[in-house]
Amino acid sequence: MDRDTIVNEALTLLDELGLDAVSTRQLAKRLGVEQPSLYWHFRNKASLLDAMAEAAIASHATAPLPTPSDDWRDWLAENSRSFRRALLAHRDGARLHAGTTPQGTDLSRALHKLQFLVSAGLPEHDARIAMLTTSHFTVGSVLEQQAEENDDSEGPGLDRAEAFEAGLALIVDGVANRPR
Amino acid sequence: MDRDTIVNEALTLLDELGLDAVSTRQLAKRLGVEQPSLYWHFRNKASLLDAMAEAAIASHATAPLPTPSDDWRDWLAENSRSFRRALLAHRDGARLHAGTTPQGTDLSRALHKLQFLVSAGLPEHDARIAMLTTSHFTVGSVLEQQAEENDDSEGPGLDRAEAFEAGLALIVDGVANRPR
DNA sequence: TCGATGCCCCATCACTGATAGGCTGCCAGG
DNA sequence: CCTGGCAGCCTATCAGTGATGGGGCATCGA
Repeated sequence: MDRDTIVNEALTLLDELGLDAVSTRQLAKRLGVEQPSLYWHFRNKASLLDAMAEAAIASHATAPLPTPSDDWRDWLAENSRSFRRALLAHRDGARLHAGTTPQGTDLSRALHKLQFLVSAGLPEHDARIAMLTTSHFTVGSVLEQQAEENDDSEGPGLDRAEAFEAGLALIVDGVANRPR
Repeated sequence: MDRDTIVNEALTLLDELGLDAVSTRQLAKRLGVEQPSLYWHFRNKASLLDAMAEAAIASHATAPLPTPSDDWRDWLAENSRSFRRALLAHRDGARLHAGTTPQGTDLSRALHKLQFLVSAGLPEHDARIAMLTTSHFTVGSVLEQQAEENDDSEGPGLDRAEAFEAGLALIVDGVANRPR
């Protein structure tokens, strides 16, 4: 039993019962192990949640980086969609992501993406704002969607996917129309 | 001791120690009362948090509604700023807001705002997307800012206010440049 | 005066994350 | 081959959490 098996089991537990029900005891029972054993592999629960969050967005964090031939508008939109898919892939994925401090390993990736946008002709300031804005919008969007999914009271019959696409298009167009 | 005094004390406790430290016992001690007494005023802790969240954004929820003479671009931006200020007014304000199910009372306000944007010439679909997008962006933005404020490890020396303004301008411009 | 009800208390529950310290089996060094 | 160390799990226990049941006191209307 290593960290990966623990994280995987924790993620299925997350999907089945939700973030609030992810307790060290429930998780240990699933793994056929006593609760304190988890503390040999993880310093505390927060670090376990960090590992879960990292694994949850792995599909996005390992996606191919943009190449100079890519159209920056298409790539910026697709990058946000990839992020959104990763957050939606697990129940309470956005809350899980929001509650953790990101590991600085993907900082080089962020720099690469920024550099790509700059090479495509965007001022560096605009490029940074574009990355931040799409990211914040995506997190906020998924957060609200999953909050609505959790409580059974029916909200407005809103097409979340369509609303996300429309909002994303708004932002991308806003970047494109920036005076340059 | 009524609900308002409880909520007020809870909010100062929130500001001093953060959301995770807001426990019913700590709160009761502050109020010079035993812990179970709180359960006469609130059904459970979630409803207390709901009341806290509602009180926290009261300044935004009671702000004057737009009048037909307002410029819709200015109003849309100022509406987002008002929301952001309310979230920033308390520690973990964004997390508090995100973790609660909104009371439907301000639905009429939302409808009024939507109607205002439509009267200003926006297609209803665009108006709704504009409200959703700015709202999601604001929540995501403040959420990340307050997450960074909570852990002492210094992040990138980023001017959050400036980044918010720039992102907001991106969205508003995106709405304005929509084909109509 | 008396009963009802608003408001609070005490006692206690199940559960949570976390720590201290002990047992066991495997694996490398003599 | 033996033997010491340590990886990996265990038991026992802690303080703190949200929540419930039932008792008591005081105030207020009939």
